[in-house]
Amino acid sequence: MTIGKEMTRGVAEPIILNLLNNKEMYGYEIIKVVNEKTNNAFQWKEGTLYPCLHRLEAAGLIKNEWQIAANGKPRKYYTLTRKGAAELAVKQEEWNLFAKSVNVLLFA
Amino acid sequence: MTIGKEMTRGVAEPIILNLLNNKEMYGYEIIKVVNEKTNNAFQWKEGTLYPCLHRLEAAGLIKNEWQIAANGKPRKYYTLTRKGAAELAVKQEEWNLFAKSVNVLLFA
DNA sequence: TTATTATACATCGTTATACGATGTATGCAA
DNA sequence: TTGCATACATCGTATAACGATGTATAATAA
Repeated sequence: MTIGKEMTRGVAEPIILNLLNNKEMYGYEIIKVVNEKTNNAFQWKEGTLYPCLHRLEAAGLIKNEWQIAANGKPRKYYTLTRKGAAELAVKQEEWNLFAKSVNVLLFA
Repeated sequence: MTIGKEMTRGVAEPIILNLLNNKEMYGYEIIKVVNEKTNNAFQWKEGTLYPCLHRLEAAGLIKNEWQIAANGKPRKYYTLTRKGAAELAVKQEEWNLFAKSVNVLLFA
C-alpha cells in the first residue's frame, strides 16, 4: 500500500515546520526521518525536499546554519523562525479542518 | 479559516466516488452537497468538478445517464461502476494511511 | 416587462507542486 | 577500485485546482 503523489500535496511544508519545531535538522536527515516514521508510506526524495526547504526559507519561515559533522561532511542545519512557528500553528489547524472534512465526505 | 488549494489535491476523486456509491447524483448537485457538508471549508467550483468527473468516467470508474428533471432542466446523472466501487475501497484505505502518517509527523 | 439570479452543462489558461533524473563531491567498505 | 551511503542541488515533466469565461434555460425580483 503506497500513497499516490497527488494526495501528498501541500503537507510537506507543514510537516517540515513541525519537525524543525522540535529540533534543528538537516535536509538529508529529514528525508530519512519522514520515511522511517511512516514506515515508508511516505517516500520522500531529494527532488521533493530541497526545493521545499528553499521555499520555506525564501518565505522567512526557516533559517539555516552550516555545521561540520563528526563524519567530516558539511551539513546545512535548519531551524524555525518565529514566523515559521506561527505558520505551523495555522497549518496544523488547517490540516485538522481538512482531515475532518474529508472524513465526512469519504465515509458518509 | 479556509483550506489552501494545494492540500486538497487528490481527494476530489475518492470523495466523488463515495458520494456516488450512496446514490446517483449530477454534477451541480455534487458541488452543492460537498460545500454544504463541509460548511464551506471546501468551496468546490465547476472548474474543479467537471474535469474531475470526466477523468473518472474516462477511467471507467463512473458512468452517466441523461435525465430530465422536474424543473425541465436536463441533468447528467452519474453512478459508480463496479470498477469504481473497487477503486473507492482502495482510495479509502489510502486516505486512512495518509491521514495517519500526517498526524504522526504533524503532531509529534 | 425587464433584469438578475440560480440552475446546469462545459473548456481554457495559469499556477504550483511532486518527483524522477541528473549532477557534484566525499568517505568508507568490499 | 568499484560501489554505496552521505549530503548538497537543479531541471523538466506531469498533473490538478481554480478563476474566468461561455452557453442556455427557468424562476424570481425590480
